[in-house]
Order: sequence, then C-alpha cells, then structure tokens
Amino acid sequence: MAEKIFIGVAWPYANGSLHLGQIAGAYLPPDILARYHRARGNRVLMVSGSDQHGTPITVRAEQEGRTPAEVAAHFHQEFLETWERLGITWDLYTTTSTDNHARTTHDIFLRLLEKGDIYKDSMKLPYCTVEKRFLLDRYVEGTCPVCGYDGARGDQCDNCGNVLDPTDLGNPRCKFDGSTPEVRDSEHFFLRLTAYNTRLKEWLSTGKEHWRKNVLNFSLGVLEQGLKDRSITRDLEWGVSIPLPGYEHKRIYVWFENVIGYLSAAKEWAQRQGTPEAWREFWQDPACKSYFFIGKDNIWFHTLSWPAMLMGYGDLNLPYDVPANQYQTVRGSKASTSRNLAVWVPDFLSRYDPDPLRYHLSATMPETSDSDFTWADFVRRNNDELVATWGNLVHRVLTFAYRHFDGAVPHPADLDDADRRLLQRAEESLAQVGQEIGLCHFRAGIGAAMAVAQEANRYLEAKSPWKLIREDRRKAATALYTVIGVINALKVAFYPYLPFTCQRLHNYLGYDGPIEDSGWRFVLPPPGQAMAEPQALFKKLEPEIVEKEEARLGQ
RNA sequence: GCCAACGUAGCUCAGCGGUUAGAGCGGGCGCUUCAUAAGCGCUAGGUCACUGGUUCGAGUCCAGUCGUUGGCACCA
Repeated sequence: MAEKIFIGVAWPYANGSLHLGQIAGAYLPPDILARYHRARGNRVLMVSGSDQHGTPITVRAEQEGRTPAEVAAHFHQEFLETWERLGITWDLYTTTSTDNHARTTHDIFLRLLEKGDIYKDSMKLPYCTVEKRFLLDRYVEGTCPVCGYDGARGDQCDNCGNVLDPTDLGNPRCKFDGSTPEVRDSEHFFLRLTAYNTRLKEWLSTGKEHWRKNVLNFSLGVLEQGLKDRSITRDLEWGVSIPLPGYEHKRIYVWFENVIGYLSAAKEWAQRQGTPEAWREFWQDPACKSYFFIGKDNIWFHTLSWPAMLMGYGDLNLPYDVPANQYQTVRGSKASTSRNLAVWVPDFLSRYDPDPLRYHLSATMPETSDSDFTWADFVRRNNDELVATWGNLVHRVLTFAYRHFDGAVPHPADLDDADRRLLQRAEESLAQVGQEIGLCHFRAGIGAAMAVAQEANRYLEAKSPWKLIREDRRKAATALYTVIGVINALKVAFYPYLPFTCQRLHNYLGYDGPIEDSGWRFVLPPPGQAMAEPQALFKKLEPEIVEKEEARLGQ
C-alpha cells in the first residue's frame, strides 16, 4: 500500500545566492528522500519556498537602495533556476508573500489568540522621536559595554561578537538620524509557549527512537530548562500583517510566520492541482509521515515552537522526523557572505555538472558532525570514486557489450554460483539502500551502493570477459549479462542521488521514459534488448582546477 | 557562564560492552589491459582527544578536563 510522505524544507531567505552548505544541509537530503519514495510508488508532497520577509532581506534592501520586495523577487527567481539545474524536485516551491500564506497565517494567529495561546502584552522598546517609530535593536547604535567599540548595534557588537541589549549601549543613538532614542511602551503579541512545556515533553519522549540524537537531546534539554513565552510581532512595515485593527505599523515576525509556510504551501499546491482539499491527506491523515529538513540552527523552531503551534491549532499532524543536519563548512568555518567564504551554487553549476556535486555532498553529508568542503576533495571523489569506480564500471561493460553483441543486451548461458551470488547481492543492496534512505541515513545509502559497484569490478576481474570472448563467447555473454543486471539495479539505487546520469544510463540500457516509472525494483534487462550507444556518464576533472577554485575563495 | 552534539589511521568516515579496532581514498609493491592511465590483489599506517571510574572485559558506559560547532537574541 502506498505511503504518504510530507516533506517540508526550510525556507531560504531570499537575500543572497545559495551556497553549498545550504544544499548539503537542507536541500539535497529531502530531494533524495522524495525521489526514493516516488520511485517506490509512494505519494510524496515536498514543498518549500523563498522567505521574503525577515531582517536579512530588509538590511540588504537598505544597503542597495531597493525595496525588500525587489530583493526578494530577484533571489526567488535565482533560487528557482538553481533548483531546476540541481534537480531538486519540489511539488511546489512558492514564497511567503502570497495571499494564501497570509490567509493561512491569519487563520492560525486568530485561532491561537481565541484559545489564549497568543496574548497581548506591552514591551519597553527604543523609540525614535525624529522618525516617529520604534526601532529594532539592530537600529540602535552605541558604545559596546564589553569592548568599548563605538559602532556596536543594539542586538550584537560586531567587534567582539557579544550579544547585547539596546539598553546596554553607552551613548545610544538612532542608526538613521543619530538622535537619542526614548524608551516607550509598545504593544505586542506573545506566543504562550509556557503552556506547552509538558505536552512537548510527552511528545518528544515517545516514539522518537529514529530521531537524530543531537536533535532530540537538544530539544529535551531546552524543555528541561523550561520554555519562555516569546513575542511574535515586531514594529515593522514589511511582513505578514496582523489581522486586527490598530496594528497597521506592526507585522507578524518571521520565526512565527515562515514555518506556517509548510501548511500554506500544501494548501496552495492543492489549489493548483484543482483539488483544494487534497492538502488534508498530508496534514490530517495520521498515517502520513511528515519530515522537516533544516540546518542545526533551526532545530528549536521545528521541534518546539512549530509543534506547539500545531498542537494549539489542533487536528494537524506533528512532525514525524526532523533530521537536522550539521553544517558543511568552507575552510573550517560556516559560510560567510561578507568574507566571500562560500561556494555559491549558481557559480558552481556554471562550470560543473550537478550529479558530481550531488555525489560529493551526499558522500560528505554533515549528518552527525560538521564536514568541510574542499575543492581537492571534490576533485578527488569525482575522479577516484565516481568516475573510476561507478562511471568506469558502467562504461567498460556497456561499451564492451555494445561493441561485441550487436548493440543489445547479451543472451546468457546458464548462470553459475558467482553470477547468482552477485545478482543476489545487487538485489539485496537495493533493499538496503532504500532502507538507509528511508531512515535519512543518506551517506550510508550511497556508500552501500558504491560498495556493490566495487564488487562488480572484482567480479569482472575474475571473469575477464575480454579474455572469454576469444575462447567461449557464451561465457563472456553470461558475465556481461550478469554485470548489466547489477548495473541496472545500481541505476535504481543511485537514482535518488544521481538523477541526471542515472536517467541517461536508463536510456543506454535500452529503456524509454523516465527512470522513476520503473520503480524501486530489481529487474534484469531482457536479453536481446537493444541498447543506445553508451557515452561516459561523468567527466574526469583536472587537478589544476583545485588551485583556481581555491583562489576564488575569500577574495 | 549554562545546555547539546561531535573529537577513531595522512584524508573522509564506520564501529556505540566482548576474539589481534574497520572501510574508502591517498602511500608502497605486484597483476591486468575490456574501460575516462580506469580495474584487481597484497602491504604499510592508529597509546580510538586527555584524566579518572564502573565492569571479568571499554573507542563502546559514567564523571571531569581540553578542543570544535550549535542553542541560550527583536538572526531565523
């Protein structure tokens, strides 16, 4: 019976290009999971979108003299192109600036308000009498109480990195006009997280054995300290409005609003399908498993506040798993736009193919600890693993078979023990890789597939069909038939990771149509099936590119 | 400062109570030539961060120390 799988993926801020760390951490893993489940014939709904709101976008817009909407639209377009070229197969990739999203947010806001899970309170905040508005912490500047740096912001000091409060600053002033802010009362809405401490603890304490250790322990640890209520509105003009009169100059803030995107995107998808109620199958059927893919900095929102919101709203599925990844770093540190310490995806894809990147990121995926991206390792894995072990296996076998057996799958004689053993191994590996992917152990999955490719190379060495062809053509045919069977199985196992090249391989083996249609099944290609003339699946990379690419970093 | 995860061969990582600690890559030696000089075999490399403890027995459990990263923000 087909399973239902909902996959929600962190909403990237539309304030800059995507870098490899984001792909390795949050975007490639769900695509692998989605492709696997679709191949199995399960129903998958994978959604995300560009976060159009939030401080980073406003800041960039200010710097560039554009509106936040312009900045967000620009990067949203770039993201769409990136997904296309990387092969990230969304069922819907939308944005947080749709009417549908605002409606869904308002619906949740109002219901939680009605239930008392959202309440009004007043905060003391810096107010600029010249601009006549409240200032975000970061718009108040002054002297850092820790290091004495004079350009410190009210949220953090850029010089010493300490987290600050605007009232800590010496000689505080408005960033825009230099006036001294007053402290005034401002009304805001708060989410009553304190009411959910116990329920969240119960939820996280049962049936979470498949969760990653750091995700679960971190979340339980926060609950042990006790959650605090948090404000969900800000004095801003850019964002989702508050659905009540008198709050025209305030907005619902991103941390509350963007997670709701998972639900609103499902509704938008359903509407576009012409089946407006179809979202319910993924949100209200308890049998549907919902996954949320995020980076480790985002765990709090997905294991605590978002589930609390869902519990409060009621009748919606809670996350089945939140397989947060650690970071993929560059030169040992988190990607940094300001220092240009990041490998930008559009730039990367302008020179290299998507599958080698997907391979490398899968093999080094930061599942249990941070992993470091280096160009040397990328070239090495491409040349020594992807090209040499898998690509070359395919190439040597297909070209040999194509050349010596009239461009068709050879007709085998009786299989011997070694043939059967290898084919059985291939069949088992398909189940094994599927199981690993299903558990979100992506690195283990691709490793298991690669191990079978190595066994196939060993088998070939033992059989040496290039010798057999001169002595006993039928034996050579049998060996080739066997390895082609293994390759056909690995084609499926590798497909979620390497979709572009596996599709090509699918065609070389003589199949038409999308590879996904052939299912997650072990099938031997019929003897005599006409093959297409095989080409190399991957390109070897010159070692010289390491130096060139390294030179681009940190400039 | 508090909380969490991580720290195992040159590199990337697996092993999470039980024989002499594993894999891939890289290094060295050999074989092979169908293949993108790819493949196969053999081999050399480790006081499992450190210090204590529990146990008949510990990378594997516990405590502490050190290091890395994340959270404790009006950054999400």
